[in-house]
Amino acid sequence: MPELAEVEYYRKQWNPGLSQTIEKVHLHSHSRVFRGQTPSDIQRGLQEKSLQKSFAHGKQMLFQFKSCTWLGVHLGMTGKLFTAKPDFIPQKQSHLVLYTEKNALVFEDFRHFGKISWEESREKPLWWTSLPPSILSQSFTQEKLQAFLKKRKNSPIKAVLLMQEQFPGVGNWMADEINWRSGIHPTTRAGKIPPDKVAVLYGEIKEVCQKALDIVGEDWGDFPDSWLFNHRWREGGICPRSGEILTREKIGGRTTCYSPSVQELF
DNA sequence: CCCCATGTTCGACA
DNA sequence: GTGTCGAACATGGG
Repeated sequence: MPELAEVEYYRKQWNPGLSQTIEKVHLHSHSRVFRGQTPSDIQRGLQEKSLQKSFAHGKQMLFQFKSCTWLGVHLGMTGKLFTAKPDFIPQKQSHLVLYTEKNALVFEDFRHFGKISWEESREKPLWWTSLPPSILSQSFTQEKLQAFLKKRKNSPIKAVLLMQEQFPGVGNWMADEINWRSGIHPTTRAGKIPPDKVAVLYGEIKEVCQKALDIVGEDWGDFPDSWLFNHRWREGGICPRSGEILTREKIGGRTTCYSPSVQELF
């Protein structure tokens, strides 16, 4: 379930390895997650390096090793990170395992949509520094949102919220949560949302990101039942606002859950 | 066999 | 060139 907050949670799962030296690197050398990079280069490149720090930005993660070594991780659809005991035996889906004296830092992904990238450089990699500004940063303004909705005026708002170039970290469930709270029907064309609703939308985008980070990013806590999140996953779920049955259908290429009586189509 | 899955990318088309 | 949409990617579950 790796969206913004889950990614932040997974980032921290390698914290037990901070300040420790990588003694051995296991990887599946033909795995798609390395995307054309040479696995043996990555293996050699991480050997004897010490994990210094990690960062999360949207759905991307960056791990910094001493010295001048960077490891990018994207979890795709089914990726996860965790720390295991040093005698951990890699499974079929364990594409990368970094062994220290005390731990095994594991990346697993059974569908192979995730991505690992390795780089040696003094500064952070270019792909990292050129990521779009965070939704929670000051440069994510209502004016920027308005301009983007205009640029994508003919796309359904559901599809627009999934665009990482503007909303880094927003994924399928967050987009539904945002539209539901904003009272906007997910098929509404982005350009048709009236200005007062854009203001509401802006507030809810930030609110959902912040709250999700507070609750899941910390320790994978549970959302309150007042969130759509707890009701959206199965057919027949009940909208906590209207008490009516939620609708589930494919919009913008993705399964979308919404509540027709509280979400207006503009 | 069918359809589904919390993501991204690429090709076709207007 | 730009914007939009659907298929493809790889795997497992129902």
